[in-house]
Amino acid sequence: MTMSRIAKIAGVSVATVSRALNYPEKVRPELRNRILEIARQYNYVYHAAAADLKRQKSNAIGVLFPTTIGPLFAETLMAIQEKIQEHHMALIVGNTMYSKAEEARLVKQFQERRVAGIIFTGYGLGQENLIRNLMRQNIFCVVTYENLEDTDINYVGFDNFKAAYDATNYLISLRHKRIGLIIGPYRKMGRLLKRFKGYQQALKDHGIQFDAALVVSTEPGLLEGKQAMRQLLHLPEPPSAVFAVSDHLAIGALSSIKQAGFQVPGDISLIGFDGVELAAYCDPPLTTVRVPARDMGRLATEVLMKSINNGVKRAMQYCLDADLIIRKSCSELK
Amino acid sequence: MTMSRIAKIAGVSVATVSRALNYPEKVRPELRNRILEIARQYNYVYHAAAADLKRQKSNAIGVLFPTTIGPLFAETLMAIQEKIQEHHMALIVGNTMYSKAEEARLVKQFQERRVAGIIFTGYGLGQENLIRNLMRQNIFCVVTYENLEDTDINYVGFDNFKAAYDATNYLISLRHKRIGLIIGPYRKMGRLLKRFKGYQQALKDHGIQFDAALVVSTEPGLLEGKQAMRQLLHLPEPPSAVFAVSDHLAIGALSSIKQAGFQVPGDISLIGFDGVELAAYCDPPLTTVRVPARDMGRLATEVLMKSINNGVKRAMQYCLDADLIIRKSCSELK
DNA sequence: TTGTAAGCGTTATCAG
DNA sequence: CTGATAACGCTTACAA
Repeated sequence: MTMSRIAKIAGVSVATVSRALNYPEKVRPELRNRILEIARQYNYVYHAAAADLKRQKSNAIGVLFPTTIGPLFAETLMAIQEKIQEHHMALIVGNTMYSKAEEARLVKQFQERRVAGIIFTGYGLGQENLIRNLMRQNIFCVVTYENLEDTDINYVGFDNFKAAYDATNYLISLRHKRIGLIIGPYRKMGRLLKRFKGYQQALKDHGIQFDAALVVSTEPGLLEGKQAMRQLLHLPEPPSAVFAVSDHLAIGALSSIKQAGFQVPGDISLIGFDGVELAAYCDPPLTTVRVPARDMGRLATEVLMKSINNGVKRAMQYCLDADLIIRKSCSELK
Repeated sequence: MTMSRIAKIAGVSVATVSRALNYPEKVRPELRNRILEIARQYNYVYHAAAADLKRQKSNAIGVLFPTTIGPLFAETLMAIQEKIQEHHMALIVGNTMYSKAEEARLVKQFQERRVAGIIFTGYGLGQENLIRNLMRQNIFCVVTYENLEDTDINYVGFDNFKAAYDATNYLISLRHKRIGLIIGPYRKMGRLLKRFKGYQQALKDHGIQFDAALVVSTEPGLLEGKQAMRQLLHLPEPPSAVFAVSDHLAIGALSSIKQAGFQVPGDISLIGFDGVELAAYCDPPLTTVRVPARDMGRLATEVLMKSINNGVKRAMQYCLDADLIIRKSCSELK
């Protein structure tokens, strides 16, 4: 069933049918209802591709994630979804699996579908140019989880440096001096690099010598956290506190510590990062840094919608707060 | 940039450009390369909507989830993604938030985009007719996480009844008789209902009287698991073992048990459901039922692709295994 | 191997 | 308030 068939049945023109469907107020109520009724009867389904073609844009927006496994990104995705559905738009997602090639493929797919905008989540290093290119093609972009230096790109992030600084600082305030760091592949990811630097800076500001042996960089994941912790435990002089830069890593580390027969926080203090709900249910409940995953998703979507509706304006940039949530996995060094 | 502009520049017809892009072998190599080169130079981007319109179908497929929060669905989604990307198709996702209205909206959106197929994940009760309708409109469907009675609908599920039966049975084999059940809203969800029945049947088969006081139905979630367990703990005669029908529920329950000063499995045996990686990192590591989340995603996508490519055939139905993973959270009743 | 030409179902402009 | 009509960018018989 198409508009023109409906038009024929109703004895009106396609234009009128289109209007009845899209701008109800532009059609005489009686006629409008008759058209709508016929559409319903014949199970008419709007053909989005045809409209997109004519209008030269779609109402779909694309979202790029490294992966949606892991509660953080998943929460952000849900928030995006909700907002997008409010705006009656469609969502195309892609998981890049942290691969540049995959990302390129997905961006191309988005372009082919003429998405109105793209949200980059958990964005890699050095893709500003990709984004500028997209913007030049009238595809609006927002990046989340990062706060960029660039002043021309929309972002909704949080201060990764400060968040890591605060966490490390907290450990230091508890008199810890040998503080281990378990972190993802920070050389490849801007936000991880910033966290790494936050850790270093906190050490420096308190006159603690940075010790490369205390940092282990690994893939994210429970098992990896466990292995990393084991490595730390086997050091000649193991740390008295560990900052695991994701709750998953921390949970893995926790199991490793327990398995080795140590207590948390009695023997080793442990702090996570992300603030997933689960952290509160660990034994002991995990002190962590709460990343505003949901808020970022919401805000990023709003920013995107505004860009789309207002056309090119100057970039909107938001840096949200990431708060330290103190629970029971850290204690003062005796 | 469009095909016809490229055609003009290359001094050929649109048809040739289209062929050069879509069926490279149908164009003389030299000419093809010239066209491709021009396309690249001018940054040509294929217009998927136009093609969809002409072809009367799109290469997008839709996936419906209740929510992607929670590692299980997220894993299935990732598996689907991977497969879909292999087939160079696009993925449109929707979270129904367990709402019929949202689901209807999303299905409509999928139809408007003329998706080639839809994967229903974590499907609610009584939607067979919705699916049959879709099938009548040439939209192929697969449902996952369920094994349907209907013989005309594709599904890739696992035996929810048997999985729950086995878990309960295991507890019984450990001499438990008062076995609590913490379960989601099973009255609304087919697969939960089946698990509930599996639990009941196992009891019955061993001559254990079903006691409604021992089952608490709740929303899924950590907090809910905790509260449900508290409720069970306050029973005049609390259970000696608890079957929590999701690992999240189980982890919540675990924290509740510990908080009340009891030991797992010493005082209370606990078994989860889902088999998320995390369960292995609990203290104690959680015995659970492993749901083949990833395999279901993969297979469901393959089934869908086959349906799409082969046109209407008879339904493909797969029932995968859900295995009991025995770890340390259950012990024999003393 | 390549070209011609007719649409696909909408939207939007312009006229009535 | 309504109608006629020309695109939008692509695919695909069919013809050359």
